[in-house]
Amino acid sequence: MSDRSYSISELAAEFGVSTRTIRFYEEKGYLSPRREGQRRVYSAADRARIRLILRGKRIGLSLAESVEIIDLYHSHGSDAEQRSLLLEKIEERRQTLKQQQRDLRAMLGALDEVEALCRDATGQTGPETATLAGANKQQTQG
Amino acid sequence: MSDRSYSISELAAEFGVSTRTIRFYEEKGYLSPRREGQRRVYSAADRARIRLILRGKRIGLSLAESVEIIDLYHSHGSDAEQRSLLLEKIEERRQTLKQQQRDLRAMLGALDEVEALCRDATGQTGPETATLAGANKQQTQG
DNA sequence: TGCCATGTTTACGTTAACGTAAAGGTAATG
DNA sequence: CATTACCTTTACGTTAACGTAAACATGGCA
Repeated sequence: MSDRSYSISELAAEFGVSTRTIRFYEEKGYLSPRREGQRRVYSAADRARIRLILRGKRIGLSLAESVEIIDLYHSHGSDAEQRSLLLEKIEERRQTLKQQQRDLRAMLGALDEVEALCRDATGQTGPETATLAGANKQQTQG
Repeated sequence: MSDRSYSISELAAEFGVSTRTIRFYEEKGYLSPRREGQRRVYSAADRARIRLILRGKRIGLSLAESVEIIDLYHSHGSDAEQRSLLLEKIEERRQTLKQQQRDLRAMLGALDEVEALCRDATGQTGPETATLAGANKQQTQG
């Protein structure tokens, strides 16, 4: 509940993005900090919103998608019709997130395997133990 | 171990992408199917590679990143220097994947919460129960 | 008072990952 | 043999998500 406020470069530094990025989000309507004179001043809520947007980015959502989900948090004040539509969207989103979890687990498992193969290769010969694929060995890739 | 082969539209249909997409991957050097006359003919290995690329896409990797990882599977034939560099890359990638897992769990948990709030709202009044953020209630977003 | 850090707006540039359209080859089929 | 279905290449267009640069404002400090 700290209601201190933040400058743009402060937030940019905190989240490891450029100030341009933060202004861009505003340009697109995803953010609207208050102004003091012409300077932008960000509240704790603005800050939380940025954090959420970036979290969305990290799992491959577009900004629009992130914001859509984030706004689900605020929309539960409407009527029953609205609400069921919302539940629908939630379910839909949940499905793709679950798929991502599966993909992630597969990737991590695969990395573990490669690592094991790597570490075990303390003098081995066996090259043809490939677990996954064997197409397209290329070397130069401009 | 089925070594049947596939046409481009066959694979496109199977994976739910356009033929342009598959040709694009080849254009970029990520794929190189054999030819029969001028037609592209895809092997089971080509098919597996496409599957992996798309899996990478689903978790937010760029094509280049996906391919880099995929090629880790094939590279474990080299010397010790190569191998340790590879392990480094694996560890790096594992970190970002783990971060994604955390982000995903957070998102899913959040969706569960919203859903519960939604379902419980069978006549409630409480609006100020917000768990996450409260900034920027906007309505039109062109 | 002059400079410097930090901010602002405006606007054009860039990259990835395809979409889309045009113009044509080829094999089977009615 | 013309049509249809599927393929090909070439090439320009598009969108998202910023990068980059120019030109200007402003508060604080030596």
